[in-house]
Order: sequence, then structure tokens, then C-alpha cells
Amino acid sequence: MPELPEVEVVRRGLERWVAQRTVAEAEVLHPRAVRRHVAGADDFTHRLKGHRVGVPMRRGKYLWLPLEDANQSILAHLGMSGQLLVQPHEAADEKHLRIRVRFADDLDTELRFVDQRTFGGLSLHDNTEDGLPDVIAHIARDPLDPLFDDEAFHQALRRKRSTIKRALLDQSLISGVGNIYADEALWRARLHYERPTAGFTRPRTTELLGHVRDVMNAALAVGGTSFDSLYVNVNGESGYFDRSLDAYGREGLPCKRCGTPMRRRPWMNRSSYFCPKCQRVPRVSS
DNA sequence: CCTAGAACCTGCGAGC
DNA sequence: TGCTCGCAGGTTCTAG
Repeated sequence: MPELPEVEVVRRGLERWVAQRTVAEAEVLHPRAVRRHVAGADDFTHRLKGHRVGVPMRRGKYLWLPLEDANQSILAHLGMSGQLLVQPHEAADEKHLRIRVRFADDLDTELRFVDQRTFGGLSLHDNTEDGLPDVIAHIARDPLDPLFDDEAFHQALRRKRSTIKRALLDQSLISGVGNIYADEALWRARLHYERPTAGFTRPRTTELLGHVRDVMNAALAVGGTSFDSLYVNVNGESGYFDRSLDAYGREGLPCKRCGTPMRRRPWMNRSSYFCPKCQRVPRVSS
């Protein structure tokens, strides 16, 4: 599933293959893919026509294409199975092709949004003063953003009456972290996913943020990591590399630190993977 | 206001 | 063979 590193790889691909091109025509093949565009598919396609795309931007798992001649952007979220592909016109339509964008130039390629599970989509929005699509103003900066505020994040953890993995997945506190990298960072930090955030010390928060950044940078260094064949980067090549993860998906396999069999626990309609020895269940406070 | 949990969606693989 | 069911999970909505 695309988390921050995968989305950043897509952003870079768009910068290379789509930026500075002018939209000739857009085609919506599945209305659910533009459901965040409240005015509907026809409005979406009409508004895109004739606009030139600027440099693609990203915050967390969201990315957007600013329109150079308007204070608006095309916002994209890949959801869990979304792909943005740059394909030759003559390439056969993908089974789950949802949106096609053609450009007014001689290049032989078009932009395609392909999404099996249709959790993702494209939409058009006004920008805020910061150049951010207005509907994602509530999304926090991500940990690779130079302006991410470590101290503010720590104070937010202290205020919360929640647990650490919930906090890591809360996109209004810190964006870009999904289920996979949350488990990886918690394993590295030797923290159980249900540890209460209220008791975090500043050194503990700092160490955890360091692991979050390390995990993401390691993934970015090899072009985004995962193992799900659904995910393909903007050029249609697999963006997921088969780097072995240390925690996620390793139920029953030995912990890479201590050899104890890793465990999987149902959690929030998904799974948490952890080492029962390195990542002790916190004491229940009464 | 805050937190927890369900719902949304489709394909795949396991089990019967 | 063909069916059901669990699982994958980011975001948003609802319940408490």
C-alpha cells in the first residue's frame, strides 16, 4: 500500500513526465474516482481542459498538480490500490482504468489513474494561501518536511489519551505514516503499539521520530518499498522493491534482533506485527 | 471536544 | 467445481 515514500516516487515521476504539459482532455471512466470532486465528473473534466500543469507537490500521502494559470490544483490520493501511470496512447486500457488525461502536445503519452479498490481518486480544489488544496488543510506536515515541528508533535502526544500506533496513523498529527511503516518504526524503537502516548518523554519521542524518518528514507533510497504488485510507479515500473521488512508481515518468523517468533494481532480492522519480547505490552495503569 | 470503531471497496486465497 | 468468508487498509463518518 502506498505510504509516503511510494507517493514521493510517484510525485517525482509526475514531475519528470507530466509537469509543464497542458491538458487537452480528461475522461472519467468511473464516477467513484472523482467522488471528492463534489461538482461531479462533467465539471471535473470541463475545468481541467486547457490548463497547464506546474510542479507536482506532496504532503504525506496526498499529492497535487498545481494549475499554473489558476489558483487551483488537481489533488490525488492513491488510497490503497491506486496507480498513476504515464502510458503511450496506444497501450491497452488497464482493467481498472478510472481516469484518463490527454495533453495538448506531440508527446505520445497520457496520464492514467488506475485503481482496483477505488479508495483513491482525483479532484480539483482551490488552493489556500500556502498553495495547498483547501480540503487537505487539516493534514499535518510529514516527518520528512523540513518544517515538521518535533516539539509540537511531542506536546500533542502528551495531550492525547490514546496509544502510540493510533497517533502515528493520525494524519492530523503526523502525515505519511501508514500501517506498514508504523509497525516498522515501532519495532525499531522497541515500542509496543498500545503504549499510551501520554507518558512519552521527550527523548522517547525524539528516538521514535528518528526511526520513522530512517524507515522512510531507507524506502525512498530504493524507490519506495512494498511487495504489493498492485502498486506501480508513474512510469509503470514496479515501485515496490522486495527489501525485507523487519516487522510487517513476519508473523511466526524470528525477530531479527532476538529470535523470538513475531506475532500478529488484529487491530483496528487490520493487523499489528510486533516482537513480544522486544516490544513488551505496557503495564495496564489503573 | 475527544476517542474508538465501523464503513467504504474489490480481488485473492483458504477452507469446505 | 464453486461457494463463502477473511483479509488487505487510508480516510471519513458516526456513536458514545
